[in-house]
Amino acid sequence: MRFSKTFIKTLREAPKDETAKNGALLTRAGYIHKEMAGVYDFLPLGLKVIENIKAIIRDELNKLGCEEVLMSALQNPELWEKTGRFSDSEVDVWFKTELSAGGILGLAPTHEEPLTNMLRTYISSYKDLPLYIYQFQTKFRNELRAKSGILRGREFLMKDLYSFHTSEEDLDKFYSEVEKAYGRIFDRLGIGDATFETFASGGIFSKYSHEFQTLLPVGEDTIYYNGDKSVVLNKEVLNDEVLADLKVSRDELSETTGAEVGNIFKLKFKYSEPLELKYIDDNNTQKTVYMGCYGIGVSRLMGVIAEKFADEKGLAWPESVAPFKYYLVGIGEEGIKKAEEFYEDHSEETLFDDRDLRPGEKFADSELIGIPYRVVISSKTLENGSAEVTNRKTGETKIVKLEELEK
RNA sequence: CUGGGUGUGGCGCAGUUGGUAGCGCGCGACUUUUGGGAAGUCGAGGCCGCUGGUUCAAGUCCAGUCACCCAGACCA
Repeated sequence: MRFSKTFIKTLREAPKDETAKNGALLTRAGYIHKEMAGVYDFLPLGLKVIENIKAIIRDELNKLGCEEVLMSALQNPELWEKTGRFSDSEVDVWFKTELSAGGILGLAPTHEEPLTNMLRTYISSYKDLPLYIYQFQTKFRNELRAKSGILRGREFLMKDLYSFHTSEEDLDKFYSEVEKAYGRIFDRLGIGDATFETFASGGIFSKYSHEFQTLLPVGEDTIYYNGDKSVVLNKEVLNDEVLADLKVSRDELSETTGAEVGNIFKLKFKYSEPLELKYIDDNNTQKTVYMGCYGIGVSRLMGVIAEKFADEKGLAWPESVAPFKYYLVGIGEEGIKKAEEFYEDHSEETLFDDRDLRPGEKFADSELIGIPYRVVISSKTLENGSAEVTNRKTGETKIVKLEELEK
């Protein structure tokens, strides 16, 4: 991408209404644009980050045999009334709207009901199971208070996966496969070291659910962990019974804050029973399908990663999610000419700052935007056919032969 | 929803005791600059969140309303 051709413009100062670090930096660097409280647009750079995150998740889920779909956002109340979840007292985050022909619709805050219902058309035998179905979709939740930049929005991107099984053992088995896949996903996103599987409230059908919490000062959840972080739990389940279950004492736990980036949940019959998702087993007996659900907050992850790696100069993306690998700057007539050539060969992975600006300004923007490597080509570096490559995170600079820079 | 705060060019801000708006950044043109956010000159751009009221006169006063931020509560 050529900087001169994009409509993006960086800002020296964040808008006054962006106080959260992630929102302020992502706005200043031109990744997102705010529409209203908790509602954001993703600009070209931001969309690339989102797509990179999705690609990693997609890769890991596909390896488990999951199938991707895209379901509707508009929801039929009748369906949700079957589980009691259209009621505002039951689910208080609904956005509801009206059909001009009469009648009410909801904007989906999640998708257990429609997917479970849809599968009644396709599941009839034990031979149809198991199934693992996921999507990346915009969710709508009418939060009382949106806050923290893109960490808690009213409209946000989420990956939601649902699994369907003939037995609890099969559900358990898949659940643990997802646990491992989530670990790989967060590793690949660069936040593996700071992300912990956390015991959280499991509702009525299972004792616990698991959250994936990334340690972050602005995180909204209070979590407790033991010395080696082998036991991490959400404050909501901190009680004597749970401590006994997990074989830890209150004294050995420390408190910190985390941002929930994922949540996995054994639903069992919670939705399949009221929605009557059944199959015939090999004894010709009708049985109810076991279910699990597994979420990852995609847009929230972008905010978490942004916030996690930011420093006083700006963003500093891990290479796996960065919108580009190289931030290219040519200095002087000769340097600019050579930079043009380099860009021709590396246009996919390069943000070429070809604007008519002084180098200092480009350097500042390269740091704000947080591309992993800044490549500077000038008459000085060209003396031995090289470029100066600066690592955004470490600040280290190396002189590298142009042809050695990988795509 | 409760409490606190804020709405003035694209962004950040100032605007004294009411007299129809000003600064920095950014933007356009020209000149000089060109490895860490350059300098000069000229210039474009706002009816001051919205509605109503008081007044000869409202960005400034009053009432209402909307939006946004922070804390809390809430978070299927």
